[in-house]
Formats: sequence, C-alpha cells, structure tokens
Amino acid sequence: MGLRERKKERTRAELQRHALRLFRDHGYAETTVDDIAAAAEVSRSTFFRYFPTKEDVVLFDDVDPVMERVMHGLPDGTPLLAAVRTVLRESFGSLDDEARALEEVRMELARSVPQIAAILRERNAFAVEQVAGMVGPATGRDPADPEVLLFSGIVLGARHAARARVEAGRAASYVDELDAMLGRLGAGIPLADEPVRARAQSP
Amino acid sequence: MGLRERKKERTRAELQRHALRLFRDHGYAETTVDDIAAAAEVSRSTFFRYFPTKEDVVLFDDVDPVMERVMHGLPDGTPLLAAVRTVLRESFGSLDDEARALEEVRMELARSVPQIAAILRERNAFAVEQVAGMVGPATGRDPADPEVLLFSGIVLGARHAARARVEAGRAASYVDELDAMLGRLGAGIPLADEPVRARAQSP
DNA sequence: AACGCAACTGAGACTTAGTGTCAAAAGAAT
DNA sequence: ATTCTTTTGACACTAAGTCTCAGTTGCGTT
Repeated sequence: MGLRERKKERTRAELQRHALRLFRDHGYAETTVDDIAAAAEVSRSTFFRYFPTKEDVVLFDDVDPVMERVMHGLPDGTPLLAAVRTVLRESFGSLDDEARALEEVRMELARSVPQIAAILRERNAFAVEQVAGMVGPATGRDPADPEVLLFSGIVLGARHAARARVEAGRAASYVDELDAMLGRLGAGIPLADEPVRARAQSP
Repeated sequence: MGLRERKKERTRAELQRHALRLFRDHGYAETTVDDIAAAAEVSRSTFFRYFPTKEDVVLFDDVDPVMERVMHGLPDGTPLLAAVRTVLRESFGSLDDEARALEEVRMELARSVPQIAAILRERNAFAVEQVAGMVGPATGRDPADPEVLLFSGIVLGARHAARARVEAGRAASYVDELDAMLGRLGAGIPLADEPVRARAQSP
C-alpha cells in the first residue's frame, strides 16, 4: 500500500473524526462543511471529494459484503428466519475495534442530536429490495415475490423497532436488541390476536 | 370559512398541482422552487411559507386524524392485527376524489422519477414510534414495550413491501396491495421456516 | 363607510450545500 | 531528474432555505 493510499485513508478518517466531534459539540446544522474541512485542515472541495454530501459523513459503512460471506457459510437447510438472525448478528458482531468505536460514537450522536437520528433512520433504512435480493436467491424464489418482499419488510421492521428502543435509551446495544427482536419473531407476530379496546385512549 | 381561508387553500393546491406537473415533465432536480412559484404565480417566499422544504410539496397529506377516528369506531375486542388492517384500509379508502387523484399522480411520479420514489420511501415511512403510539394505548400497553414496537415495525414492514410492489409495477393499487400484505400476516410470518440453500446464489 | 388590526405576501439580501473548472502540488514511474 | 497521473485548493456558480422589512388585503369594529 503506497503512501498515496495511506494518505487518502488518513484524510478520510480525519474528516469523519472531526465531523462527528463537531456535530456532537455544536450540533449538526450549526456545523458547516467549511468548519469540518478547516478542522481536518483540508479544503472544502476535498471534503466533497471524499463524501458526496454532508450527511454521508455520518452514515454506516457498507456491511453488505460481510453479510454475503456469512450467508454462504451457513449449512444448507437452515430455516430462513434463523439464517437471517445469524447473518445479522455475525456480520455486525465481526466489526473490528475501530469500526465498533465509530459505531459507538454514531449511536451516542443519534441519541443526543435528533437530526442525526433522523438521517440514520432514513438513509440507513436499507430498502426492502436489498433484503429481498438476498432472501430471494437463498430460498430459490423471485425477489419480487410478495411473500419474499413481506418477509424482508418484516426483518426491516424488526430493525426499525430495535433502533427505536436504542434511540429511546431503553437498550444499550443495537446489535443485541436487534438479535432479541428477531428472536421474538420466532414465536410469530407478537400481539397479533390481542384484543383492542377503543375506549382506552388517553387524551 | 372566510375568503382568506379559501384563498390559502387555493394557493396551496395550486403550488402542489404545478409542482407535481413540473416534476413529472422536467424532473425533480431540474425544477427549481422559482419555477414552481412562477408557475403558480406567487413569489418564492410564498412557496416556502406553504411548504417548509421542496420535498414537502410531494408528501402525503396527514391521514392521522382519519385513522384515529376509524380506530375509535371499531368494536371492542377486535384482534389487533385485524384492527390495524381495517384502520388502514378504511382511512385510505375514504379519501375524497381530489385526494385520490393527487395520490394517483404521486404514484405515477414515484414510478417515473426515482428521486421522488426515494423521498416518498424515506419521508413517508412514518416512524415506528408513530404506529406504536396508536397500538400501545389500544392494547393498554406502554408504547415503548418491545412487543408493541416489534408489532409496529412489522406493520411498517408490510407497508414497505407493498410500496416496493407498486414501484416495481407489479401491483396497480397501493391500498389493495397493502391490504393483501396485512392479510398475509394473518397466517404468521411467511417463509420463516423455509430452508435456505446457500449455494443457490446467482453471480 | 371608514378605521385599525392582524394576517398574508413580495422583494431582496444572506448563508450554506453542492457542482464544475482549472491550475498547482505531490506521489509514482521511467 | 523528468514525465505522468492523481490529489488538492482556489474560485465561480446555482439553488435551497432563512430572515427582515415594507406593502397589501381581508376582517371586525365603531
């Protein structure tokens, strides 16, 4: 790995590090791209060469390839739900220390800066199609099959639920919470047959 | 309703109508707020007085109050899943002609302009917390209860799945598709126990 | 009918995100 | 050392979004 490569890597990391720090200390909207660039001692242009938008500097790194790998390592015949649970747990769990630390800061940011929570929720809510693209082939079905899409949607839903718990400060670890949610799915859809009491609404 | 109110209503509708038309004809990014304002014959300032951001001009109108009303009209003891299904079907189904037509344009736009599809997916993916805020009280539980959140997430997931089908051009009516998805949920989580075949991946 | 109040609107200045160009600087290769 | 390529910085430009202020217009009062 040449000097050029290492320098690029360092610049990218610096930009991200300073950005997250500034967001945490002064807020997301209050921090301009100029501020970030100045803190990392590069020009504004350089910032945009590394991150297409200001939001991107906060986003998760791509975990897709890892998930693919874990999926391939599973024994044939594993039930789909269990397979997905394993894939998510393993791939998130296998992040190295640096990535995990970054994740920590991001989560803390998501809790303290509402705007960042919104960004993470919106941008990182990976599309149903993405999950379906994995589930379809694994079960030998069309990714556009309604049941494949519904299953994928449910997995996403569990993800949303887990994030909601973490953002509300009710759960410490996102990975554990997501795992727990997928575990609950093993017993079917919770509360599906629970009777509603229309009158029980509070003001 | 005074003249002022009616005028406001008309201005808002005009802005939205022209915006959607311009987006459809020239694309989302290519249409500036100035263009929209000019077409609706108001000033740029006025546009932002009606819609906080350019994106907002595309978004769904708030259906919350309608949903609340339908929910209250349900007989006590209705199973939760059935209740939610009814609420969604009824509240979307009860839109007046104008709203339904607007909806039609929006869906067409979502299909032809990828950027708008993204906006709808992101912004209108109403938060888990919102659904949980309805489900919680109806079942006499804390909206932060993990099972309440998971159930809410699943409903959202079905919504994502339905939208994916519509966007892919595989389903004509969003309302019907969502209803069908929720119907499928009645039989539990589809494909949960389906065996995966890791080798069955295509390149 | 005229008055004053409050809400709505338009004009325009300003900040910042994001894009594009071009020339200078710095690493890599010969 | 020289040439080639990649990276960078300076700068100009467009458009979104915010803010202020002055002018207008509907609305209730006297």
